[in-house]
Amino acid sequence: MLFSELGLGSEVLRAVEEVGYTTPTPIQEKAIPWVLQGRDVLGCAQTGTGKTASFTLPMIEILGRGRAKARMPRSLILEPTRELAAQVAENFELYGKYHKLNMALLIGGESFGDQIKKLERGVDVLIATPGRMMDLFDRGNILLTDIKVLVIDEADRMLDMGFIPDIERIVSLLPRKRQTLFFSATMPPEIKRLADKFLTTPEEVTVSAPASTATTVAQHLLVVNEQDKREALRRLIATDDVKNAFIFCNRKKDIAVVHGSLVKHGFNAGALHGDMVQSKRTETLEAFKAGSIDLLVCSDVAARGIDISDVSHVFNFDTPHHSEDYVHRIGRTGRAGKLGRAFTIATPEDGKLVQAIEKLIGKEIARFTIEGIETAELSFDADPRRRGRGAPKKDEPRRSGRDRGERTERAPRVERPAHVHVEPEAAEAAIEAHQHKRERHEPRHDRNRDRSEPRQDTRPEGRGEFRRDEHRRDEYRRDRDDRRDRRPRRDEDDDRGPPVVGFGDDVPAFILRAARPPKVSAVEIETVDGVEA
DNA sequence: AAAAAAT
Repeated sequence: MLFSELGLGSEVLRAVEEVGYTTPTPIQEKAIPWVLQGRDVLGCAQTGTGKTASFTLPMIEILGRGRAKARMPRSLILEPTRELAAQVAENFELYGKYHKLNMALLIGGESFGDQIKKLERGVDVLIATPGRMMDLFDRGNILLTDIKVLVIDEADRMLDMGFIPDIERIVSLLPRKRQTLFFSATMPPEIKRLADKFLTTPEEVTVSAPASTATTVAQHLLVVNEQDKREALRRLIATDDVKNAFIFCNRKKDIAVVHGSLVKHGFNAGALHGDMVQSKRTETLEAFKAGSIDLLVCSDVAARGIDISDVSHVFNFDTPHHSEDYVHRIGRTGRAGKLGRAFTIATPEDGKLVQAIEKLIGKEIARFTIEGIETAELSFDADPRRRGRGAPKKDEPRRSGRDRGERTERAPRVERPAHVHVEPEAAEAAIEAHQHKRERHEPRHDRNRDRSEPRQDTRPEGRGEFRRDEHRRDEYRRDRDDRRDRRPRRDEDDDRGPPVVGFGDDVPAFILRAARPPKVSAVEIETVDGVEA
């Protein structure tokens, strides 16, 4: 099957061809003809299946005929996150190259002025997150009476995020006579009910998960104690052949800590979460895409749908609380037929979470160990939250630390699969190669230094005053993050770290990331290359 | 338990 057989016009086909595609993905093949016929479509598909193009291509075709009037958009696409909305907008730009379609991206965190200006000029395609869309509607900047096509994307995630009331309200404002395309990765009853409500005699299009992750992503699990997590992460990044990676944390405050720690240790890392100013979010994601940042420490804002084709690794610094999130997170690697690798770092109290994940993916995640870092055992207490920093339940005596320890010991033991030992020399070579690669990121003037001499780091380890500075920096960070957490609403997160004295406002970037990754002796990894494909 | 989204 070729794109040219789907009924798309020559301009769209030319744009698709120029991007380099000739054959549609299954969902594109099934959905595009229905959309072109004006039918409603209920699509059960995840991101990574080519879902976006399955609606953008035929929409460009449909909207190509006709013109938009001021403030009366002709189509509306709703997305759960700003990044996804921006990604869909990019898709329209890419494939709508030979059409004169006006498009507006309505997302929060950006100025109203530009968005309103665009609406005034008349837009064919409106791509929005629900909050900003409703805001603009309530201000009278949008008339929804001319909407011909509605797309609800990632409906199950909209449900998770509590957007459904907004969506219902928005849909109630649209004309009854319209074409609706509804996409969801899963179809829980609540979603099914919505689909029935919004769609008229839809064509159902279902595609299986994108190569069901297991085929292209090798998965590993490391169980360590809380205090060893950061070192474990650094060792992993330095030892495995990491080109670039998403590093997922469960909490925003931990993102700051992990990001700060990586930067301090000389890694080229950026941070992304929903409380950062939008400009920073966009900038960081672009830098990661472009390769000027290797490591992206992020929250689940980036777990779903973010499509960067060439990511070598995903690290779960924290085990995700929802097992579906695990699948989405690791799905950021191993895309477009490439191989990827996912490492999850768990602590003993994550036992239940690991169990839930393994149940969902239908297999055990291969355990591995890192030499020199103590491997812990998963615990399967009834309520792991009570054991950690969580408060004890009402009407229950506070447990002492010793009590908690005993409970851990009584937990069932897990069988660990056999390990394959990686020879220290091999590990050394891998680290050497990794550090070599990093050197390409060095600023120009630094490249010509004499390599026969050991490098004089800008902030050498072990020099008292620098040590103190680093401690102060950590303290500063923790303090700053605490202050932020107490604020009712964060509006800025520039992650600049503490001021570096002596450079005024212009601290050279290399000062902030001059240190090299640590030397690692050896790492034991479970069948790294032979992991089941 | 937390993250996402409007200010």
